[in-house]
Amino acid sequence: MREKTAQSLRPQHNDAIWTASPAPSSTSGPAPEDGAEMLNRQRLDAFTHARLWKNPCGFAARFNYLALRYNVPLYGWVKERFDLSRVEFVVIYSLAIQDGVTASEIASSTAFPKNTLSRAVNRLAGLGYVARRPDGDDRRSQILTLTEAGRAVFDEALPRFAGLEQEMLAPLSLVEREMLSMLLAKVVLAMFHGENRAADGSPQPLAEM
Amino acid sequence: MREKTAQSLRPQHNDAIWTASPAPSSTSGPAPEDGAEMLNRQRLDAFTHARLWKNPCGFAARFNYLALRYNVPLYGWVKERFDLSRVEFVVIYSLAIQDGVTASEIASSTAFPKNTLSRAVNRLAGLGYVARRPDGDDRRSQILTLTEAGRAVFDEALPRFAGLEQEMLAPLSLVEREMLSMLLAKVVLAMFHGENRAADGSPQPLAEM
DNA sequence: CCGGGTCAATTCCTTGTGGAACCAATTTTT
DNA sequence: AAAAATTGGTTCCACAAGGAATTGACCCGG
Repeated sequence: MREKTAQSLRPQHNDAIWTASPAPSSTSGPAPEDGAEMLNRQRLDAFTHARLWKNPCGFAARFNYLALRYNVPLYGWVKERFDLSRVEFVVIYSLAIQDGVTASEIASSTAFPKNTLSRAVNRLAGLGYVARRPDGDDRRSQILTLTEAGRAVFDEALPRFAGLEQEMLAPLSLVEREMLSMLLAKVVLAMFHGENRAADGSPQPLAEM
Repeated sequence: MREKTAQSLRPQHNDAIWTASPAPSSTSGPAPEDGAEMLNRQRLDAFTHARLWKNPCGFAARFNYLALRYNVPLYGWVKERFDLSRVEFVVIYSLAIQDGVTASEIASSTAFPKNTLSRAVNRLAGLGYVARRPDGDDRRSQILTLTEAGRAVFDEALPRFAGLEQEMLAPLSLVEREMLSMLLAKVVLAMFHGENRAADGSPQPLAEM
C-alpha cells in the first residue's frame, strides 16, 4: 500500500469549481442561497451535503446522484407496472429508439453482459414484446423488432421517463438547459471517441438508457 | 394497455435542446463537428449515436452514460485491487468524506438497502478498514470511523477517481466546467429539496458516491 | 410505569446477475 | 480447402443483492 497519508481531502479539491454558488442567473429565491446554507436541517442533510459539495469528485457525485434519482423510481415503476426488469425494459427502449438491431449490438452498447441480454430477449420474446427474425447475412445473429405490444409498453412508459426528466430540468431556464445539454454533449462525445478508439480492446461499454 | 400508438418518438422531442451543436466555444476541431456527423463509423456507433441523440430522454441518457463510463472502470479496479465490492468502497469513501457517521445514515443517503450496508460494514470491520463504537446517545446505532488502513485504501483510490473525473472534464474549458458544475448543482439541489420535503414518506434515496 | 409505534441493525431466503464454459455459424489463415 | 481463430447466442453455476421478517433499543402517551 502507498504511504500517502491523509493530506488528501481538506485543502486539496479546487473550491473554485465545486463550491457551487448558483450564480446570478435564475429568479426564484430571494436570498443568495448558496448551496451551503440551504441545507442545514438535520444530520443526514449535512452528510448528503458533504457528499455533494465537500467531495473531491463532486462532478461524479452529481451525475451519480442524478442517475440514481432518475433510474430508481422509474425502473421501480416499470417493474411493478409491467413486471419487466431493468434490462428487459432497456431492450424495449432500445428497440423503440432504433429498431431492427441485433441482441449483441444492444449488449455492447449498453454494457450489459451478453447472457443477461440473452435472457431478457428470450423473456421479452416469450411475452410477445419483441420478435426476432434471423438475419439473412449471418445466420447466427437474429435481428430484433418491437411488436405492437412492445411498442405499447414503450408508449405508455415514455411519458413517465420524459416527465421526470422535465421535472428534473424544471429549475433551469431554457437557455440554461440548452447550455447544460451542450456541455454534457461535449463531455459525452469526447468520452465516446476517446474510449472508442482506445485500442486496448476494451469493449466500450455504454449507457444503459 | 393504453392506445397511444406511435406518434411518440419522431417529431416530439424538442430538437432545439437535444440536437447538440457544440457551440462556438472550444478550440480543438476545425470543422463544425456537430455530434451527428462525428459518429458514422459503424453500425454500433450509429446505434449508440441514436441512444444519445435521438433519444427523447437525452438528458437522462447522457448522465446515465457518464455515470456508467465513470463507475464501471473505477469500481472494477477497486474490486481487483482491494477486493472490495462497490458498496463496501462506498462506505469507505463516505467515511473519508464525513467521518463518524452511522450506518443507516450512509444507507439512506446512498440508497443502498440497510441490509446491504450492514453486510458491507461487517466485512469492512472484519478487514479492519472501519471501526465502530457504540453511540453514547442511542445504544442501537453505532457510529463508524475509518481506521488507518481504511484511510490508506481511500488515499490510494482517490487519485484514480479524481483522475478519471478530470479526464472526463478535459474537453471543457475552465469556465465551461464551472458553468457545468453550477448547472448540475442547481438541478441536484432542487431535486434534493423537492424529494426531501416530499412528505410521501419516500426515503429520499441519494447518490452512491 | 407499562403498552403501542418507530428505528437501527441483523438474519433469512429468494431472485437476478454476471463470469466462464459452450455450441454453432463465420471468417481468416496458410 | 482444411484448420484455426472470432463471434452471436445460449446454458451452467456460484454468489451477491435486496425484500421481508426479526431482535433489541428507544420514544411517547395514558
